[in-house]
Amino acid sequence: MANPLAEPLNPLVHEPAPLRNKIMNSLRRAIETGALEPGTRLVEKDLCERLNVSRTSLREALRQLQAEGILTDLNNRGLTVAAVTRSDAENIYRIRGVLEPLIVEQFIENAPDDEVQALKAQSEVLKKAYRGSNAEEIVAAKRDFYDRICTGARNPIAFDLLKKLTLMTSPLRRRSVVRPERQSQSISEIDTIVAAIVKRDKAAAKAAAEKHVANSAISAFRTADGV
Amino acid sequence: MANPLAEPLNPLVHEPAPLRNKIMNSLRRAIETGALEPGTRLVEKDLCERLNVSRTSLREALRQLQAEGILTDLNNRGLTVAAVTRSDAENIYRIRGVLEPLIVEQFIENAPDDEVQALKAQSEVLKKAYRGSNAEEIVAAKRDFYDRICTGARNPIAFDLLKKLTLMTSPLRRRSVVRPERQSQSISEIDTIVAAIVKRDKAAAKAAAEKHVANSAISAFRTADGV
DNA sequence: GATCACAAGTCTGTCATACAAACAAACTCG
DNA sequence: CGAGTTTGTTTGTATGACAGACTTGTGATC
Repeated sequence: MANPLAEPLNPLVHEPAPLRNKIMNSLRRAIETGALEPGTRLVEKDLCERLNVSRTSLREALRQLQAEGILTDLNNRGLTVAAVTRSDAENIYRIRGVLEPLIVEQFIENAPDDEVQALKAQSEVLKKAYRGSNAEEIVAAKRDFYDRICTGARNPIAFDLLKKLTLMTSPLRRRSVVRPERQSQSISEIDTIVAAIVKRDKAAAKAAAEKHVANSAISAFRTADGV
Repeated sequence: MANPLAEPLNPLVHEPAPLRNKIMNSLRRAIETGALEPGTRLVEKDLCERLNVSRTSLREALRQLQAEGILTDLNNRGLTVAAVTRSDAENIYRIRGVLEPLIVEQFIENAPDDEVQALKAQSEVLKKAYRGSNAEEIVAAKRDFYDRICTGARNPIAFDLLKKLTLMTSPLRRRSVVRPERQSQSISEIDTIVAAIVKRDKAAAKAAAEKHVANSAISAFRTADGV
């Protein structure tokens, strides 16, 4: 490196990204994408070999994921990918149903106009993704949209919680996004939220956000129930 | 618990309580009580000696506490007890302001009558504690009260989140509980919540819970601001 | 005397290894 | 066929080692 022209004026934090973080990201991703299905037992030696890391580092990463709730502890028999029960999922959607309106409210309180405009622009991107393209792009655009709202809300703690909660239900959600009738519904819901945000109408935005979560839940459960 | 005799026949799970869990509890307690103040650097070798454990186990416990957010990571310089900023604390209270009403709502939905009665009884204990006794007992009674509501709500995930959030602000709260004017206020707020729960009046209970959180926040910040 | 450079010490990040205890599966013997 | 025993696997814990990052103290230079 040491070439100042490569990265013009970045912070250059020299982030070494400890190995355990890479491990965590790798496992998280695997769970998110379904490569590791709920219930899968995580055997340390296997993972060490597959990831080519030492048991020490692996175990530290596992402890961290365990604390995040996406891995559960069989009594003395190691860890498995958390299998979210129906009741758990319902509870998670209940929580999101109050957290996301809060985030939206705080976005309206704290985000300057240019962020509002950027959000609106991103919502257009998301809409296009919903219409035209594959699941990958939808997920990416949706994540970006969420990120904007959450960072604009200036509540990193709630952001963090939401990320963990949505990750927990990723097995459910992975299936429900692709349902076409949900897509058009989702588009209009997001439009409603954004419109309310642009007007800085807290009550309307919160109501729309809550409804959006509720409908996501319905759709996810309908998919899960095999309808 | 309707039948006190049901207790003696517990599963007796023979919980070995891995060392790292004991370490976590010990550290959590130390943070909760203020023995470890925010900003304190946690040096692994020191802690190993003080707790008489190996670095391996200690580090796993630290990773878990880090994931819970009560320890923060200085870039390459180890961990410190998280110093909750003013803004963080405000955000935490905002989150609690939506989570606790949710819990109360779910308690009303899911708790059978005997749990409602038990909750009411515990609220009396709490009131007595507020009036008569030392801070220790108040905290214990309050924790018990909270536990009953949260378990009655059948939402262990929200329970977990709340525990972590309140732990994060424990430095603030440790001071504000003892303020006498807050005590009488708190008593009447809890009375209101319990009364609404007994009537199974969701709207009233949620409003009371939200107000309770808001007032706790005000009191905590007033204390923190040195008024 | 101030500053810069370098050296020593400290602490974390990572690894390899080892062994006890818990558990599961296979196996043996009645 | 069934009960107890053996064996292998996996986690829990400890120890020792070493590289790299950061801190601090020291000395050389101007």
